[in-house]
Amino acid sequence: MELGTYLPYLVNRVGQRFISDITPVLSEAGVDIQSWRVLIALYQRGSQPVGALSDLTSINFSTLSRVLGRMEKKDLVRRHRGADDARSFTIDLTANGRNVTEIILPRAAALEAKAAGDFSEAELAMLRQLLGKLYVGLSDESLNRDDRLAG
Amino acid sequence: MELGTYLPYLVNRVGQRFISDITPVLSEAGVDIQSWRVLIALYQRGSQPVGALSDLTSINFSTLSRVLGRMEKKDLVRRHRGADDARSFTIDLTANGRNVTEIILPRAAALEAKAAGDFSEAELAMLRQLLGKLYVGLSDESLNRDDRLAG
DNA sequence: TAATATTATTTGCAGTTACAAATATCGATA
DNA sequence: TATCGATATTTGTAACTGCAAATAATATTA
Repeated sequence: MELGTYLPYLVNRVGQRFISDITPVLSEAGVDIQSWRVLIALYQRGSQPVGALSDLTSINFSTLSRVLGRMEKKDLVRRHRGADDARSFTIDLTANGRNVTEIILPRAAALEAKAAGDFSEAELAMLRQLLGKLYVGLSDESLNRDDRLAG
Repeated sequence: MELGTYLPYLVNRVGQRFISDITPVLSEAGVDIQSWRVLIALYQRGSQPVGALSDLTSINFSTLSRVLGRMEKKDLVRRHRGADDARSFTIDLTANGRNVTEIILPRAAALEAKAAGDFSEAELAMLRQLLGKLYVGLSDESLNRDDRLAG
């Protein structure tokens, strides 16, 4: 096995650079990387229960719970108990959360555009498709749940 | 911007799944994910000064310093001062570190193979190439250094 | 409808992380 | 060769993380 062909290595170092690039933008806006993930997820997909948000953001349950705690304190999100099932909480973006997201979004898009600068449209599409396929192929066993699917 | 096309999102969720998959294997061997990154880097590329290791693993300087501290305690690596330049430390794998790496390696390779199971050789090659290109295109400004390259 | 199992989320805790400041060493210069 | 700035790494500190256990609410069964 060679380091330069080892997929987890190739993927994670890119991910780390994305994080390094966006971090200063986020700190200006007073949010951390995890909060940012939650913000985009809610902004794009609308209100979500905590569990769905955990799937969507790849943030561990218990971590997410605390991330939401700090986001609530900053008036970025609001939790309210599910109407039908009071075990689950639904998370909404507040007006402030939406504003903050809209402030960061263009700068995030600009960073992505810069990162993708050397790529043709076809390459970009291919990269996205391959990453999507890779994601689906990877099990989601270990992030949180004790085998929701297990038989 | 759509979540499903946002590159940092696509990349980081895959990275997170890779981490989730390998974590149980690593805990069995008593190492954490950061230590594992250091182990493969040293195993593949030989002894390295801390700075080079930071670049190679995408682990922040100060974090890496403590990661090396715990690895040293577990007799996985050894630090020794550079012969010519006593500011830098060279990090070597110990015999034990090599053994542990060789125990984990086949299982890591198996997980990667499973992840890559749905891909043709051509797709895999393409994915690696695109990830490599993406990495190079991303700045390395923010991980640690105050603009080594700045003019 | 009381007891039990199941699902959703939070909390205790021990350990990890990153920023910024400190330390250690080197190289150049007066 | 003392001093000053640059480079390599470590440490202080405050905050974040994930596992496992705890809590809260629902569903099921007797």
